[in-house]
Amino acid sequence: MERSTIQRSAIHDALKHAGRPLLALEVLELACETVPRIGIATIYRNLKTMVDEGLLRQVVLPGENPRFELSGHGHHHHFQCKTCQKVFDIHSCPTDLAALAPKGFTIEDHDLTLYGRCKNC
Amino acid sequence: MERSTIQRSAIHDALKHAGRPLLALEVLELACETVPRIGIATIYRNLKTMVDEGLLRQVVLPGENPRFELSGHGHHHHFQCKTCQKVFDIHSCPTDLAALAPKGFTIEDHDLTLYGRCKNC
DNA sequence: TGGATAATGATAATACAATATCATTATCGC
DNA sequence: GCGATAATGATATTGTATTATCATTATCCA
Repeated sequence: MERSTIQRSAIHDALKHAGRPLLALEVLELACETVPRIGIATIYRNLKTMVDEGLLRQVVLPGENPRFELSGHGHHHHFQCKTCQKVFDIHSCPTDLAALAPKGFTIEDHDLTLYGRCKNC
Repeated sequence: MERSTIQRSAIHDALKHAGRPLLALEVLELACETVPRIGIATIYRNLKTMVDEGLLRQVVLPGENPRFELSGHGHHHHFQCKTCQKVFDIHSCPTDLAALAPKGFTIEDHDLTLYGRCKNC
């Protein structure tokens, strides 16, 4: 992945314009609008490369396939709409989570997923 | 699943004694101590039945296979040790999560996973 | 206790996301 | 523009958790 291709930039654009984490198949769908003949292997190949390069970040929610988002948004969490299943960023974060640790346990990190209804549903 | 078998109670006992959510393979391992010839199909069959009956609850952490725990512990969250990968219950819960919702979004539920080092690691 | 049949155990089959293959196409330094 | 070769697209293959199959075994009620 050293050459710049329209497929690669279509993938990047799809994620940029969506502004929310997308599944590989959602990326395929959006990228198809720019490159109709793009194949699913190209999607997976480029997503993997872009994650390795640090350009993308993988977002994994419980029981869901990985989603991908542009990195550089800092620490944040996610919201999944129970109606449309879409995932959105949440840029605030609860405090005092370290206090939840039982005696003898050390908390280094956390993952929070909120569920509910999004603005459009 | 209407008859009571030693396999079924071995599975129940494994979860009870572990006191933490177990993967199907962890249940197999523990149940083997009571019923050495127990098969993996029996584990899956019984876990599924017991979840349907409401006896067990499925615990799904991001990127992990489903774990199982006895139900009836009320609302709680989970902690995963980064060293031994074991999952433990956390019986406290952060408040004010509803306040994290962006305008137009409604929060109905949440999932919190804490990561760190457990007492034994 | 015996018999109907539910449950088990060994293993084959399934489901499905992700990766590998490979002929073809596109990129880019010269 | 040309040529070396990276990248693509179509599709086959893989990996792995879970489920189905089916002969055998165990349960439990009359």
